[in-house]
Amino acid sequence: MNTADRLDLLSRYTEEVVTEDELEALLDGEPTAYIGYAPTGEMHIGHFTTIRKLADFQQAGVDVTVLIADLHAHLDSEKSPWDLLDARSEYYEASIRAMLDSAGGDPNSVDFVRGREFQLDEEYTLEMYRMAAETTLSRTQRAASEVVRQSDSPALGGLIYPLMQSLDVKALDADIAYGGIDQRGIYMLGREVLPDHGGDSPVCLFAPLLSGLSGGKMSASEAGSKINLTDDPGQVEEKIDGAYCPQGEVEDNGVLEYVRFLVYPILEQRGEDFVVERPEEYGGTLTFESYDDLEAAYVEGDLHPQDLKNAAAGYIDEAIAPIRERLTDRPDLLVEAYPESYE
RNA sequence: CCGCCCUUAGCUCAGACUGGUAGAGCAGUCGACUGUAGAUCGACUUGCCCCCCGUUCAAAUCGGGGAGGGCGGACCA
Repeated sequence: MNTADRLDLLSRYTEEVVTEDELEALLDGEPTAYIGYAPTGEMHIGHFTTIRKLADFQQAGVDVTVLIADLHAHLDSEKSPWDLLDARSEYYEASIRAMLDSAGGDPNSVDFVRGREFQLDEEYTLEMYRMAAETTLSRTQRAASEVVRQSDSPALGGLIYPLMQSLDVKALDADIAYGGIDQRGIYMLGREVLPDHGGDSPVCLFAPLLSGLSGGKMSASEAGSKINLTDDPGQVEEKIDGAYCPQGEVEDNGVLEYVRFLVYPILEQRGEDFVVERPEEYGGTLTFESYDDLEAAYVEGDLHPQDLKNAAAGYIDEAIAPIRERLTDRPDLLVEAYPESYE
């Protein structure tokens, strides 16, 4: 694969690349990338879109490390209780492996790392204290504001959070940091301070944050606004059917976004088209080779929201089915990670 | 270490002074209208009122103790 193709593969479906030139320069060597997930709430389809992209990294010949940021999960407002960090980390890793597999990637060539495996090393810790001394409160707050839960009485942990995340880049020896666009503030801090702490500024790739099914950005606390990995076909259909989906509008349209960022990449990899089976009375079956064609038809009113939903639900269910199976094969994972919800 | 304030529905809070076992907004659920959803209209659900003890016929409400959280002070010879 030539550099132009690799560049295209790496930057597709991203919200922003910081910076394109730096990314291109990296491709002269053998760059490595990492993405971190704090094992907090149950994984859902929103995570799937970023994990799906890891397959692109692999295809472009970039080694991928997935950080299961266990300490971060507690540092951010104790989103995960201290005692459940191990169980949730295990559940996250198993889910991520299953998702990557389902998305056409190779989970076995991903390096999975837990935060506490290296975040307690002396060198890391010393560097963190030094960074704490040299970074102002307001700078740190600004960096974390989109990621860490905001409160009138913020805990110190939420400020340590972005400092550690910056150091993770260096500790994991990653050239590329990948994450949602909400992570931008933290990585911009990292790019700024890392050179003063023995590291290099990472090239950053940011994924768009997808809309929730009820409109507005996806919220982890709104059960109905997202599809869980363990939802059965009936639940997937029900949630998609109830989704906010204004006719002819692309903005804030969660269904369209899932088709674009999750379904299409998988279909492209398999060389298949998106097929909408539509009753004859409304015009019969439609086939879309590319997302752009589909979106154009939708905007023109040639594709009705109900027909889009029916087709999307089928494809989304197909994507999560293998994950659902793997998780139901290991019921202990969920029971131990979320004892309040299961058992 | 000391002082003051807070804790009520999933969320934000009212109700406490003047005891009679709870309310609003938002969220949610269900209908109507649309070939989806939303919007709109109509209906509806939800509570160890932080815990314990006491006073009382009766405690979210009064008294005592405790827990959790917040703010401030003291120390700066």
